[in-house]
Amino acid sequence: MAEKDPAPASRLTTTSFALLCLLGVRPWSTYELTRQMDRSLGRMWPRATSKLYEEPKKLARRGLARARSERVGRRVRTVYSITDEGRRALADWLAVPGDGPVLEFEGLLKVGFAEYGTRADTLATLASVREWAAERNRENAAAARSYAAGEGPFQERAAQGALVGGFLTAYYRMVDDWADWATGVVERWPDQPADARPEPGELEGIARRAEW
Amino acid sequence: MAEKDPAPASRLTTTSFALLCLLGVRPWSTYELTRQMDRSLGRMWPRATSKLYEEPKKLARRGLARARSERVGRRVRTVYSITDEGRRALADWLAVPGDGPVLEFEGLLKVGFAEYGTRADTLATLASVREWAAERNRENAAAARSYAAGEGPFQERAAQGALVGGFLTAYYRMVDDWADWATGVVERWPDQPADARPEPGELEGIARRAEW
DNA sequence: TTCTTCATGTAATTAGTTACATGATTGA
DNA sequence: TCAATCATGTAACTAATTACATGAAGAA
Repeated sequence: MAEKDPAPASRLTTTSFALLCLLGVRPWSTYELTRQMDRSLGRMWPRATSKLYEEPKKLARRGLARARSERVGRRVRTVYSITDEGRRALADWLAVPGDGPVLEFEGLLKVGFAEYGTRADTLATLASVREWAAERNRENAAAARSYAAGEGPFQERAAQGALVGGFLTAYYRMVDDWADWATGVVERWPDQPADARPEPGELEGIARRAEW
Repeated sequence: MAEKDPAPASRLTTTSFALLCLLGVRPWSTYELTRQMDRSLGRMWPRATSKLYEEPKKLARRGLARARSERVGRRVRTVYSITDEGRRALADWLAVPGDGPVLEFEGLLKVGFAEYGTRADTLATLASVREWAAERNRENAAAARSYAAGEGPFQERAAQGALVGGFLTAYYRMVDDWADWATGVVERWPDQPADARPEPGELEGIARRAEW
C-alpha cells in the first residue's frame, strides 16, 4: 500500500519566488535580504523578517539556490545565490501572468463604518492615512530622484525599476488624493456620522468616474 | 506560583472587528456574511469563507455578538447579531486610527523582475492586470450607478459607502492607467527585457510626479 | 428524478508573525 | 568601557487557507 507522498517539501509560494527574484540579481546574505524587504520588495510583497530566514532554506533544499557559510568574528552568516535550475524555475514562473493586487486596508474599513464612532475619529483616521501616504511618498521620491540622477544601485535594472516606481508613485498619490477629498466631505458631515447623507451629486460623480 | 493566564481567548484581530462592523448593520447568517465578503468587505479586507464561520464564534465567546440557531429543513443555520458590549468595543476600535493600506501585488513583482522572462510574458501579465481592473471596475460601477439611482440596500449608509466607493473607483482606475502606460513602455522594449533601458525623460517624469 | 448550484459547516494543514536570544560593531 | 544599534538567527504560536463533506432547493 502506497505511503502518502513523502516529503512533498511544501510547494513553492509567491514568497519563494519573490526571494528567488532577488537572488537573480546577485547573492545576498539573509540580513541583506531583510534590507531589501524594507526598501523595495516589501512595497509589493511584504513579509516578516523571520520568513526571510526560513524561505531561502526551502529554495536550497529544492536546488534553486545554494547556501554558503561565511564567518564574521565568532559567528556564522549564510549567503544565498541562485542556481541554473533556479533561473529556469524563475522563467517558468514569469510565463504565467501574476495575480492582481490584493489590498488590505484597515483605515478604509474604519472610514466605511464611520457611523459606529465619532466624526473626529474618522477625521483622525483620514489624517493618519495622509501621513502614511506622505511618508511612503517621501521614500519613493528620494529613490526616484536618485535613479533619475543616474545614481543608486543596479542601474542596469533601471527600466524594470521604473515600471515599479511608476506604479508606486501613482498609488501613493491616489491614496493621498482620496484621503484629502474624503477629509473635505467628512468635515461637512453633521456631528453624528450616522446622520450623514451623501452630498448632492456625490454619488453621481463617483458613478461617472467609474465609467470607462 | 501563578499559572500562565488561562484562556487568553486569543485577542481580537482586525478580522474580528471587520465582521463586527457588518453585524453592526444588521444580523446576518454566516452564509450571508460570505456574500458580503464577495461584494463589499472583501475589497478592503479579504478573507476565506471558513474564517467567516470561525470568527463570529469568537465574538460570541467574548460577548460581543450573540448566536441564534434557526432551522432550514433538517439542517440548522446560525444567525449572529451584535450586543451592546459589541457596539462599545466597536466604538473603542474606531477611536484608534487604522493602519494604512497593505498591498500584495504578484503581477507587479513579475513586471519588476521582467528580465528573467520574455517581453511577451511581461505584456501578458500587464494584459491580465488590465482585465482584473476592468472586471473589478465593472462591479464597482454597477454598484455606484445603483446607489446614485437611490436603489441598493442600506441607503441610510450611503454616505459611508460613498467614501469607500470613491476609493475603489480611483484605485481601479489608477491600476488600469498604470498598466496601460506600462504596456506602451514595454512594447518599445527590445526583445530581451534584460537589455531594456529607461526611455529619455522616463525616470525624470516619475521623479517629478513624486514631488508634492 | 436526477443534476447542479446554493448553503452550511468542520478538519487538516500551512504560511506567516511575534517573541526571544545573542554576538558584533560603533560611537560617546 | 559601556550602551546602543546592527546583524543573525530559532522557537513558539496563530491566523488563515485548502480540502472535504453534505443537506436543501431549483431546473431540466
